[in-house]
Amino acid sequence: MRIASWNINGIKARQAQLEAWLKQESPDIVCLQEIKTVDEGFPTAAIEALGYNVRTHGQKSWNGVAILSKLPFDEVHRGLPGDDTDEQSRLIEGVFSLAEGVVRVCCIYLPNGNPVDTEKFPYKLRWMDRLHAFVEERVRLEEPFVLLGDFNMIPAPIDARHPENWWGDALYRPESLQRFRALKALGLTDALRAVTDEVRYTFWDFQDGAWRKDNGIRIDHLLLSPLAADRLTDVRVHRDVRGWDKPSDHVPIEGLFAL
DNA sequence: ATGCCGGGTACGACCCGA
Repeated sequence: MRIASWNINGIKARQAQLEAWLKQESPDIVCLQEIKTVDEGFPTAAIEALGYNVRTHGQKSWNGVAILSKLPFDEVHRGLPGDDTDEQSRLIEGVFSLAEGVVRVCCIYLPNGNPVDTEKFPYKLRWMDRLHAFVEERVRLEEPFVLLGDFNMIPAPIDARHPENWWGDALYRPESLQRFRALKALGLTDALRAVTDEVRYTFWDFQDGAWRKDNGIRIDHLLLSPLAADRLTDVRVHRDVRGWDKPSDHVPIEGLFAL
């Protein structure tokens, strides 16, 4: 089973690239972030024609997440619990039946948090606190659970070409990193780091020739519960997609599982 | 070092992302 994540930075601008990538790779489940449209604006019929079931949690202009799956959805959950006033669409979860049980897949677009001297940073921290409580419940279920998406989080110096330039940024500063470590300490494994110690970036800025200079960061992640980590066989970062025509600034990352 | 790029909204220019 192949489970992927991709921040596509606008489905309207990226539909052709998404369809090309689905045809090329044919992953079983694909989590999308930043669809930047309401549910009605998502090209559901076109994606269904490629053999996927589609569930969206959209929003006008910004944010928005979706899950595409070759397997039927047993359950779908939209939104992160813990704040009824939060109107940003940043989490969607699906549950799927397998021959030997279930797999629970939770797609997130964690707030960026910059600039840190605005309300955006405390929103990021509160969102991470709510995510912690949510994941605590999920871990207690003792299922194969995959939490994946755009975490807007640089876990360690190796995960940035120029870490010194990022220190203090909302993606790489103590308050954010402490919460990311606490999340993993609930028993989740960073899938990429379970298979390699090498540099793997998932994002290159559009500006200043970041892709040409390989000035990247690793901020898209798969975190695995013990039963999911036990079945992990490989992680692939689809770096070449950043070189396509009209690319997103993020590339797809996928976990391969013996499930 | 921040908005140089790129998308969304809407059609001029601003908001947003990382």
